[in-house]
Amino acid sequence: MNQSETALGQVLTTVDVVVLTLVDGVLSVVLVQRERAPFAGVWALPGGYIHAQEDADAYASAARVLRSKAGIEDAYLEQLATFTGPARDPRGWSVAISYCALIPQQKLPTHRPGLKLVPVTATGQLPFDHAQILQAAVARVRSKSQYSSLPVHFFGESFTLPQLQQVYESILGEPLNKVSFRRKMDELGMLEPVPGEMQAGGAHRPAQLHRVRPEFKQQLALSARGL
Amino acid sequence: MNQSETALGQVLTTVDVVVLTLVDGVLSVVLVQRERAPFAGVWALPGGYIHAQEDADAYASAARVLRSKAGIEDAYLEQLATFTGPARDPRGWSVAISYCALIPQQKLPTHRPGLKLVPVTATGQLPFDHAQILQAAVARVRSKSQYSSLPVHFFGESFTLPQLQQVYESILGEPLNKVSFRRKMDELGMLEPVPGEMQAGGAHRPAQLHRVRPEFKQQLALSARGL
DNA sequence: TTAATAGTGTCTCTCAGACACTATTGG
DNA sequence: CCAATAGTGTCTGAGAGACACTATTAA
Repeated sequence: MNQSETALGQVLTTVDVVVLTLVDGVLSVVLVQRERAPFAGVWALPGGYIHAQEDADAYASAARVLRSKAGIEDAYLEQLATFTGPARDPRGWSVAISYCALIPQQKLPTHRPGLKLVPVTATGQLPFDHAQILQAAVARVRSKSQYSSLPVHFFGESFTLPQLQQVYESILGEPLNKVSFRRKMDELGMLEPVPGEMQAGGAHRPAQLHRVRPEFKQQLALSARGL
Repeated sequence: MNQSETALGQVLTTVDVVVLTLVDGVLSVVLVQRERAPFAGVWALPGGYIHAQEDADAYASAARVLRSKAGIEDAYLEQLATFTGPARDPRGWSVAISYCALIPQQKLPTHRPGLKLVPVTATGQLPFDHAQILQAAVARVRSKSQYSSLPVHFFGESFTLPQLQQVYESILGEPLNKVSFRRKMDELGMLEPVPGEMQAGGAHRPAQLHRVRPEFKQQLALSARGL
């Protein structure tokens, strides 16, 4: 091993985060306005350099980027994929470790300048290869929604089963059978009713509030192939 | 943007490849003996620095590492996950983009010094976080084998359905129903019979050889969540 | 009482697995 | 013919979806 050999491994190393949430049942992504070159002023996925001095790993980098560039705390975060090459960033050969974040809309900062929420199908042009990263994130969420309770992360502490079903239908883009849906959720065994109830709309029977069982809260992050 | 900001993104950037194959029905991994520090002489996953000057992307880096460190060409390669942090490599904060390769045993170089094939359950101690990377690769192959034809990459050009079923059973660790298995393979529509046949064992009816339909050969790499 | 949605019991149809049968080879 | 494995037709039980019914609220 020598200096020049060591230098071979030195490329730009960044994280990019696809923050997804539901706005009136529409899957939407958080974009931030870039403060610096390249693409200063352009709307893009929140991203930034890895800070080797302060980050425990790339997951921590992603969490820090979310906090500092978008004011988002406590999102569910999962590694997505890593995008690389000489062309994706004009500064040179780069590595972008991408993360996917799911968060309820209420947890997003309201009216933060330089932050906006747009439907994933209406982002317009995105810089770098962010369109590709976004596409991968949406595909991943759709895919995992078919066999896991991933979408519960779009909610806060509690939610009703009809609400949850609407979210699944919105993500998968097809209506679901009520009986089958509830049977599946029951089999997964991840949810439990909370004593309180829900009224909201009003002129009908209120729905039972549910929450994720504590023992499953972290397991969700580890399950399947998200790392 | 300034120089010190740029330097923040500069960490060690490597690729590690988990090469899996089947040896008499046992899922096994390729280890190579490290030539340099750290861990010189120790058996480890083939890995190396990204060479920004020559690699088109990290996938190309992985293919080059496979060729130069293990003499392996033409393996099926799929990005696995990226492992990061200050502790995994004694040289400092590092990023390891890991890839999973599936290859038939016949395509491996025979008797190459500094290369060995061991069952994934009997690797002994591995340097860096290679044990964790291996574990992720095995979990991924098991998981994808449940709903895709991924295991066809353990074969060369053609194979029989009984052979393929044995491989699935070996990977999943459970016997499969013959009728259901063949029905599933038929539904996936990825295989086609080749005019030739197979006799081998001999004293029984020969099995029809099959191959992957050309139009699915590359699609396999793109399907699902492998990037 | 009515309208509206929550939640459940049950029937049916589909599909995966079990079983048994036929097919084809070597000896 | 026999042994051994390849390959297929069919039955059955479990599970998903369709439907209809009950439950509970506001107006």
